[in-house]
Amino acid sequence: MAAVDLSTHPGHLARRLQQAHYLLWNTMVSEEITSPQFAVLNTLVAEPGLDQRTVGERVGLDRSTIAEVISRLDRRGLLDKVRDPQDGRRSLLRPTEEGVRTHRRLTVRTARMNQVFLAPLSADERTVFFDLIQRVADAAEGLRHPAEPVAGRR
Amino acid sequence: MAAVDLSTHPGHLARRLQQAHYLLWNTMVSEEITSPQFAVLNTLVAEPGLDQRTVGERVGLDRSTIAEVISRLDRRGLLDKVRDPQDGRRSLLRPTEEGVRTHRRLTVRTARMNQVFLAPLSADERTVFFDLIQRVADAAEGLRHPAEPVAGRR
DNA sequence: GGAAAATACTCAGCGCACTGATTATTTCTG
DNA sequence: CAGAAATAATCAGTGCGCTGAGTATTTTCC
Repeated sequence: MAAVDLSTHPGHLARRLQQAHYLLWNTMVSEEITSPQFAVLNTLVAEPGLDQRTVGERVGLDRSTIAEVISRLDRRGLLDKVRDPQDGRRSLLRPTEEGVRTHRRLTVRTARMNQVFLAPLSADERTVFFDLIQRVADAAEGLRHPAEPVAGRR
Repeated sequence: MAAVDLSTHPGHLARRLQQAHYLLWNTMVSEEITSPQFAVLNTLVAEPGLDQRTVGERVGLDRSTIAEVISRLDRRGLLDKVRDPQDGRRSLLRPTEEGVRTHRRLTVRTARMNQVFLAPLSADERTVFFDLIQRVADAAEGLRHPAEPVAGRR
């Protein structure tokens, strides 16, 4: 008694959605490279030479998590990590040859997987699906980063 | 070059959504009890005496994860765990007094948090949001559990 | 130019999530 | 009834994700 219906709880649905995706990724894309690892690789293919913090910002991972993901990609030889000679605090990252190849290979599989994952939705529904999730996620992330310190704000 | 747009990747969006929710939960609901822990507690309030495996099935957690979540709730004294005298393999679970009180308290806060989380969406959009996510998640989970062994199937 | 503040990264610690292997118990079947 | 199969839980191992504390380096400002 007094229990709630979890199917109206967005957090619970988000978790289930993410788990379902995780499993599908594992069977259809790769057992080695994870989805967050692919996201990092993807960012570095687009913008080689980014520093670690910026990559984390791009893919939505905090400083600690991005460090671990990168160290795994580094260990597998998929990216190069060098100290910025201009600024000794930064690590500059770029994909290796193999990193680029891996990214290309997984891009194809990922597209296939997305088709299967989104199969239950019509084309119109997919658009709405992306839009709604993105708006909710953006708004919640906005609550976290209280708004960039704009001139004349305190 | 050749990089994809992650904002059209449902897995990436799902992860971001879940992370955003995690942060909001932490600030608005509880720093002690997590969302999965609340889900377990919620299930046990509704159906006290369930075994561990069934609870996991209800909330969508695999055998290993549910074991850890339950051991934490047990350690905090929020549930009782006893061996089923009828079937020595099973652990039967029920919330303690404090578990019920905690659940009641968090139910209120969770409702408030959901309001904030879903604030960017209109009432109609929320309905669609739930429906779309649920359909995608259900379908993907269905791929995993290849369909219950119905009579006359192989 | 040197102390203080800011920035990038690392480290320890906790919790969720999965797989594969192992153990204990029950059920099924010859 | 005994051996085999199924079931519930546990354990070891890997990876994502966060916070708080600590280190190194650069920038800011008196």
